Amino acid sequence: MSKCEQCIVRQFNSLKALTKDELVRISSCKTSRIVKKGEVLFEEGEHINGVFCVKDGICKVSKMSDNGRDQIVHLIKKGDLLGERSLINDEVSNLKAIAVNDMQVCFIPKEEIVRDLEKNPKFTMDILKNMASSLKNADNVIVDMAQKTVKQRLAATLLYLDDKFEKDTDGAIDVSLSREDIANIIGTATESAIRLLSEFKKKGLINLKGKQVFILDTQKLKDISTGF
Amino acid sequence: MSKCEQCIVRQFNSLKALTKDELVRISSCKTSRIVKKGEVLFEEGEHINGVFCVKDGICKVSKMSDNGRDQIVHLIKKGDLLGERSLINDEVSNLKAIAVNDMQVCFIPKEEIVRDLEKNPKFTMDILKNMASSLKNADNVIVDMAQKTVKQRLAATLLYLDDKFEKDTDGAIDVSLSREDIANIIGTATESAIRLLSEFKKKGLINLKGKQVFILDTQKLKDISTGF
DNA sequence: TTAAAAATATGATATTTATCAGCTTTTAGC
DNA sequence: GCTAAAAGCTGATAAATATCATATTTTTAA
Repeated sequence: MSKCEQCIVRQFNSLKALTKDELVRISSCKTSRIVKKGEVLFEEGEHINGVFCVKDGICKVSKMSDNGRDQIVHLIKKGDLLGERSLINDEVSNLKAIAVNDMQVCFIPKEEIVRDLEKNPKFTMDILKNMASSLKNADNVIVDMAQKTVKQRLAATLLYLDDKFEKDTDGAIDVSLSREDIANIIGTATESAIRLLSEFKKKGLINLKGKQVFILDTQKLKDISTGF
Repeated sequence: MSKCEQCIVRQFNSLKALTKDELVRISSCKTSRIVKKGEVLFEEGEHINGVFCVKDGICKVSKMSDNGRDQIVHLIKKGDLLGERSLINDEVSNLKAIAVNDMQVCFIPKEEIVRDLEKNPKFTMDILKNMASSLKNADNVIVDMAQKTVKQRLAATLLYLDDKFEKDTDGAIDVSLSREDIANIIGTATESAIRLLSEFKKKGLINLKGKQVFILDTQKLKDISTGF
């Protein structure tokens, strides 16, 4: 099994704040796992009992709303940690995580993370900073959800995806979301998302080939998303 | 000036994790302030440079959306801290805070809080736990904003207010929000909020006397908010 | 390879919500 | 107490969005 202290991925998350010794210890008790596209990492209400470090792949993190529709609240990619919040609160997960494509993840048991939280203030502080940043971001999403139209939210989401993910060899955003996934990010009916995507395509703002999405006019999308 | 180590209010927030000595030190450098109804505690983009501890009163924390409407993302009351996030991120505030009624707040300069964060792991951990809890809550709000109708959100908001705030001597929720404020919490037009409030009143779910809101049928409101 | 299932697409319609206009009531300042 | 301004209210209408229906395309699995 690969060693955490040699893993590049940890540079992208709070594990970078751990010392060599701590990494060696974590490395020895972590487990690695392949998660196939569509497989569930964890369910709402499940005790996660640890933290996932994503070595490769993408997953969607969602919550079922009262009306029975899934709302995607995060997209997690290579280098991201997953599950810190439930761990810190000592609660079952509020959210469900499903792989969007094949993933490679490492799982670090709770006790190991807790030990580092207690012993390494730098690590704790880094987690805290990340959480503060996530919280700021969440506030912004709340404002967008509350105040923007579906069209504005779609434009904003396309820009977000364009910014967050790499391009594939064709130049499309390298995350293969279904139309339903996209609708579940912006919080609308699948048909509405499809309709607006077609409209954007017709206007030359994007191009669509199956699940591939190509951003053609960033500025115009920005204008739409800000209501200009 | 009153002393932090004798202040009951700190029991309700992370300051409870500080030692007596730390409290005495904080007490000696904090400033107290009366903030009148309608006054601004801080603006979007302002360097807060510290943390507010609310001794009394309520304030609304909002963000201006691109389309020019204010979205209220938090209501802060007696015992709450305000401004930790900007402090931890070392960023200007993302949000604006305005007093809903007359407030009494203490202001603790940034350096003092940072010193405690560095020296007192219990304090840091308590802040971290609070932040994790806020983040979970924010995710839930995102789902509600994205998936619930305005009517569902109004019902949920009324229940939230009923839960969070005390009752006044008449039995109304003890926070005096304008119709516009309520609309800015649920993210809708003021007229829509007014219309739905009237509808709820007509149906006997609530009663309204000026800004006073009386919850009459909690169960029915719960049913509405969950789409039952 | 092919049939069945799932995803995508589009039109028609219903529902929800925003906007605009005008009116009444309440509040704040003199 | 009076007056202007703000807040609250209601109706009419327009715009946004959801829902339902159905057709087409793509994917999956036997």
